Amino acid sequence: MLDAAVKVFSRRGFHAASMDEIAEDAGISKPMVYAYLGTKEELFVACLHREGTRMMQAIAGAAAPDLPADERLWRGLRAFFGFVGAHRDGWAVLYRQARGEQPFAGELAAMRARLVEVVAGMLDHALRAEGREIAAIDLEVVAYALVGATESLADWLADHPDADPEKTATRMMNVAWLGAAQLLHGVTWRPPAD
Amino acid sequence: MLDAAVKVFSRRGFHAASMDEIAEDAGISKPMVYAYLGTKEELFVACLHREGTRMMQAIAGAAAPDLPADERLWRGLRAFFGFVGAHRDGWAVLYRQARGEQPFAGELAAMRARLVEVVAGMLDHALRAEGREIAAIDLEVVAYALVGATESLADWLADHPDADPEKTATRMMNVAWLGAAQLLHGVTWRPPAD
DNA sequence: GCGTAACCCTACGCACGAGTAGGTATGCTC
DNA sequence: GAGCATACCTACTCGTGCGTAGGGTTACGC
Repeated sequence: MLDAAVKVFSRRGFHAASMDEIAEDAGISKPMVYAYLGTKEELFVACLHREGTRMMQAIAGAAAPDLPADERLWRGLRAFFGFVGAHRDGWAVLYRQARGEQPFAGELAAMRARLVEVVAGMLDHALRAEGREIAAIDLEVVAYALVGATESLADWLADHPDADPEKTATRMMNVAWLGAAQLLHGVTWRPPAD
Repeated sequence: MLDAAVKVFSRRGFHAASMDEIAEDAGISKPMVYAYLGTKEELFVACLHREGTRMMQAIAGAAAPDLPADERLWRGLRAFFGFVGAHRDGWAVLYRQARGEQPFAGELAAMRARLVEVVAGMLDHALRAEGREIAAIDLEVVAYALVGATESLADWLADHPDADPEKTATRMMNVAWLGAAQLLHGVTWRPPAD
């Protein structure tokens, strides 16, 4: 039943999706939807949570914490793009939807924050292994940028049904890791003095 | 008047924003809003266009095409983050809003596509200058990732009112340019053979 | 066969908000 | 000052869609 909801929400968007359509798509009648899953908002949150936990599990399952940073990043990315490739509906639209709608944006922000934290932790770990350290805020921002780039490619992937998730992950590594690795080795860029 | 609309749309989201509230906020009555700017959709598109062109102009004005790639990127980023910092309302929410709502997503996608094209063109130019070449699709994807990372940091900036746009731009350069520069010099990352 | 209980439906109430009709004030022309 | 136009408002209509009330159907116990 959640599947039907995800499908309709993804096609129409939260507001444009009518409970009638969801019910019809699920093959039951509207009062049943209310009986099982409560109001429209609750239904949407349920979808969000399910897709979110699925995704986080896919990533967490792939990126074991005892691997070296590049390996973790690679596996995490591969799992992530694999997930998005397999759940284009779920991702593409729940995600795009949830960003805009006030009540859900917070929910989503929390999820993303966990992801950012994981990435930041990974970078920090790698840094310490090199005997180096940078400000926590910088770390957070870098992690944010990486997560953002990844999400952006996920969008691209969702819009290009023929694209290969694996290949997309590789491309992402090419941008992310080469950049991050430089930082880890202490190479930084400074603004010109103009 | 558009200012009021942007403010309300940004605070409430497209659907939750009522024309009454916009009118009240603008200090006029609803029929006036309809007289001047047409329906709600048209109003939103007008907001989107204005903010969009303003942003593109800010960027285009800063990143002259005859500069070297890193300089262009830096100036473009600085202009972009400066713009977002100064128009937090406009950016943060019009952008977040427009992604989700079906009728506007296309509009926004087109804008972003122009940006991606510019970035890709820049990378391509830099590559050719080095006597190198990579597949157009790869270029596009890399550009996409860079744009995505930048947007993500813009979101971060919009949510952190105390953060400094200039500094954010510098951080972005640290991730983006160091990564992109590697690619330009022919360094690539390859997946392990597992 | 009749009570009853679980299950699901059709059909409605109701609120909310986009868009409009028709009226009022202010200023301008002759 | 009468006629007219411009600028604006209040107060309405009407569609839409969430959430629910109340009724029908099947299965089982007695």
